[in-house]
Amino acid sequence: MDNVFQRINELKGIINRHNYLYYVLDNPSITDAEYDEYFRELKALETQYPLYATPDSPTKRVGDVISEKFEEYKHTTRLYSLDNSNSYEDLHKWYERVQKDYPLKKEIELVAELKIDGLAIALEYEDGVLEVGATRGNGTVGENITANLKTIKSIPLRLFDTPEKIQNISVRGEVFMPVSEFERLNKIQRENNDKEFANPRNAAAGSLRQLDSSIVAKRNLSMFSYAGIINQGNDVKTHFEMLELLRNLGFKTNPNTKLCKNIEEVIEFCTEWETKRFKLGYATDGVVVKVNGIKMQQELGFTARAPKWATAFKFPPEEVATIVKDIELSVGKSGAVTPVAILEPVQLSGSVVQRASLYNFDEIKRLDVRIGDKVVIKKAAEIIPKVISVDKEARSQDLKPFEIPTKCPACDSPLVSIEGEVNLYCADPNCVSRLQARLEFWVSKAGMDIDGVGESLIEQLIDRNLAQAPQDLYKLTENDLLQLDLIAEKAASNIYNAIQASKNRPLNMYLTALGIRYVGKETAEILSKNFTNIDELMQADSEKLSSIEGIGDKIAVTVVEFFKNEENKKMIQALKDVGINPIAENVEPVSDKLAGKTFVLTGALSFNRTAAAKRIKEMGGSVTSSVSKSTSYVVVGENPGSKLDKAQKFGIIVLNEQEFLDLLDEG
DNA sequence: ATCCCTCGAGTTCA
DNA sequence: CTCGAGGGAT
Repeated sequence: MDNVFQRINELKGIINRHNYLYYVLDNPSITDAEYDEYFRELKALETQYPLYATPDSPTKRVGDVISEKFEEYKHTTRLYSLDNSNSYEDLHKWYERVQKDYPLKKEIELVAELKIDGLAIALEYEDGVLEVGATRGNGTVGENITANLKTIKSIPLRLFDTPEKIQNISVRGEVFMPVSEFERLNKIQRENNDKEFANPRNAAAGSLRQLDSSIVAKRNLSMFSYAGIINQGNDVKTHFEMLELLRNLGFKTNPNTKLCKNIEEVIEFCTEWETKRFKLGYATDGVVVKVNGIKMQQELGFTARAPKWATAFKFPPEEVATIVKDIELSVGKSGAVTPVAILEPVQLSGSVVQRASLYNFDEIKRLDVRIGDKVVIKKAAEIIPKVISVDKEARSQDLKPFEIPTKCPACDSPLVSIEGEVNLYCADPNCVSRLQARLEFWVSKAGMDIDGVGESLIEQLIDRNLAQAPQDLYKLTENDLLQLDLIAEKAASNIYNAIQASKNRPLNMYLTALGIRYVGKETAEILSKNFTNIDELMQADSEKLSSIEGIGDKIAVTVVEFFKNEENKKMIQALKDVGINPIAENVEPVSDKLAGKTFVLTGALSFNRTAAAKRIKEMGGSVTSSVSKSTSYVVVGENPGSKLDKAQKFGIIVLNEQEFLDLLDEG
């Protein structure tokens, strides 16, 4: 028996060593066949003597765990996010802030490392063995995905023995999918008629979320480690030394890391990698800059959401050139006609872009975009594609200026312009496109919030003459729904129930859903605070309406006109006939703790936004969508966008989730 | 008349 | 997210 034990340990050692050479150092020393032979022998022995099959054995990497779901995992130390620097100027400012704390130092040593576009992971080692691996989650609580992480061969299951004898450590790293692996995976997805992944990051995220770890094992993910936290005494004095320690423990760290004397050297590094990064076999989206000295890091400390001793420089947004194949016109619920550029599909900042709004015809004129033009596009805040310029030199002679349409693309009715407005409108209130948009808005979250009904279902309902107006939705039977494409029994009954349930929505949602011009979510809420039901509102004249704070002449007149219109009156009666006659349900303030305070919520929050907004209102505060000087607090979740930048610019109080919850609790 | 803050409407893609 | 437009303060 002892011989078996010895051989098992020997094999584990051999396999771990070759794993390390192959996956961490990219420098294999034996053939795959030889490796497989060792692996098979170990597996066979472990099957025969299960007592010797320990959790740190390399055979455990193949992934044989199938979970129901992932358990929550509370991190031992919080994973902070990083403040962003979007320009070299921002980097200088950050450096100056750090320098201010050290007036005696001329220069402060920094470490610049590539920011890998993957998923942040926390690993816990006890007595040298990987015990837990978890996703970042909201930084405090993540998901325990240990079984999946064990399949990643650049993550050691057992730490190497080091002179420092460090065997208890928390390690942070970024799990990513190499581009070659991403392409291989998508090829397989294509062949199996499965959905392809948009980018390596999504593929890595999708892989780590697999409940069957044997699937993860086949995905060949990798990880760069970038931080280690040791509680017991140690003499690691700098971040750079910590990276070296991580390597000595068997972790893979990114080789493109530079120790810099000052911020200028960091900027050099950023400039160098802005173009070189595309030659790497993995995706990067910036450079992380850290103060090197660990004692200095501790002295500098943290703001609410991020360390003061680090910042993430983001590479400037990608811009690409493409061809305008066509300019389509869409008609919204108000009848406004919006031109949309149909583009030759191009990869841009992590997704394939094929459309971009041109906003209105003035914009087309300003840019002088023509069908066939070569244009440069970028993503506004990494999300919405936008045409920024037209390459007029590349334009061939025969391209004609885009002609402003005179007829509605959907129903051929004449287009009219409204005095003082930029938009053109379809003159026919019953235009099919408008009807489609109106019904889509009715079922949307802002409207009556009907789950399971969307664009394609509404299109079918209109096509088959099953619905021309909102009230028709409520007359649909489960049988009607079963006639439609892609709707089976279960779905039909869910949709039927969702529609029926929406009959009891409060007045503000109903008023929003009606789609009265200028009356959106906010204005509807103001109205529902002043009128208890629709009849009361219909009796109000424009003087009465415009006397309400937040309602001016224009809105007042539009509302009165809407309710004077015969068709609208019929619709409201018809809705009453199917049982919809909402009453105002207003959030009554339970305290005035937040009276006069305005909040902006941004980023991905771990709690429900609607519920948070309700709580704020209950306490007398209000929630708005954009940051201005008059905003009191900006509540920041994960991956905040430009709103955080704006808040910092205006010097507005930024709260993280916890501080926000504390503030609510005080009331 | 003009500025600033909000809101509404339309849009993209995973 | 962006743009245009309404509301209210100045």
